[in-house]
Amino acid sequence: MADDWDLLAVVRGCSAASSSAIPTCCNTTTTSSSSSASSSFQLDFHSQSPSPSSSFTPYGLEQVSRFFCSSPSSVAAASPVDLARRDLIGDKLDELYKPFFPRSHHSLSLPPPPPPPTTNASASLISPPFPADQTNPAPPPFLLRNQPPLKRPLPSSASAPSSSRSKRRKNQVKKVCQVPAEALSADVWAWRKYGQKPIKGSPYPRGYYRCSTSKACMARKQVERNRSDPGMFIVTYTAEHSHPAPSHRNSLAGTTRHKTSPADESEKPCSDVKPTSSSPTTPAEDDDQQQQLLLQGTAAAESKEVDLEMIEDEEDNDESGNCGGFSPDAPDDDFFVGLEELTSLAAGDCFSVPFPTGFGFPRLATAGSF
DNA sequence: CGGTTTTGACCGGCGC
DNA sequence: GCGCCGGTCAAAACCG
Repeated sequence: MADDWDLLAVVRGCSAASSSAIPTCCNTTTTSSSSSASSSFQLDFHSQSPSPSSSFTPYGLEQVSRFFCSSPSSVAAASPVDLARRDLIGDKLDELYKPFFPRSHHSLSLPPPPPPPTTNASASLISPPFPADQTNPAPPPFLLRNQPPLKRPLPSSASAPSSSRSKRRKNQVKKVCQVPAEALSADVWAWRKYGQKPIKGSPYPRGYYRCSTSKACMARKQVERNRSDPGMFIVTYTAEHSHPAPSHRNSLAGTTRHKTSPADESEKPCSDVKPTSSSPTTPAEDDDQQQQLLLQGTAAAESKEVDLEMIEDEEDNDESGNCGGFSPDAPDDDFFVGLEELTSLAAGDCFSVPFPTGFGFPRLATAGSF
């Protein structure tokens, strides 16, 4: 089944469906199992078995490019300029904004996914990609686990941590988006990769990232290359940031690794590739670049492309209320200022040109210090 | 020095 | 109950 991942088909389907108007965006998936994300949207795409709550948003490269080139400034939220722009650009763009910058709209009209048969209806709540507010639902499970300097809780002795983890896995809502590599580079959030795994059925590994701005932030995302369209990446967002978008990075240390690395593999088929073949200098520079993009800016996708949806559990119900409104003070100034600059950059073809591998495209939000 | 990436191992959920 | 698989942890290495 995994082999049937026909994202291409999916993409096509979505594209067709959204030829006139960009799909509202990502897909909201209730994670009932670790692998549900992939399988669910797959199903959805094929329209064969109505998946509980999946929708997929294949952002065309052009669309994204256009978006980034013109929308950032308007993101600043319903400013006059914004409105003017919209007039010029039209509904189409407007549609684009929604998913990326719900804030400027508020009236997110994501098609409410059908209530997941499995569980909480809260799963379909929509939350903005930006920091919702300080109300952090629950203590990050992983933090709990990390607290003890102990290496790993031994099987039988650690029951508390495990429970939190399981809770986290269950009934989580994920948002799945498909974005071009370029889009991945534009990200206001700082992500730290905490894992990578080969995914069955996909030649490309999946990278696991978590927000590095705040340890308490549960925002996570998974980035995986589209098997059918290597130029596109499937980004899955889970949970939401519990803090404002960083105006600048805390540190660049370790952010750019030229040293080859298995990381490269995340872009190149790995599972089927000999593990060791991770030759330092990957023939596929392109992949390398994209890898960099991923590592450095995946969040862009998140904050812009995705109207991230987070829903963890019941608690979210509350939060989602807030999220929907997206706290006004959240990211803000710095963030939007950065976007403004980004706009300029974008106008200059910033997005149409792949960044060199070594080019540590800092969080775009950082544009200020860019 | 502080933060990130890499990577193997562990853990839990799910299907059979 | 067992095995598979995805998600996460954490030590080591690395980078600016």
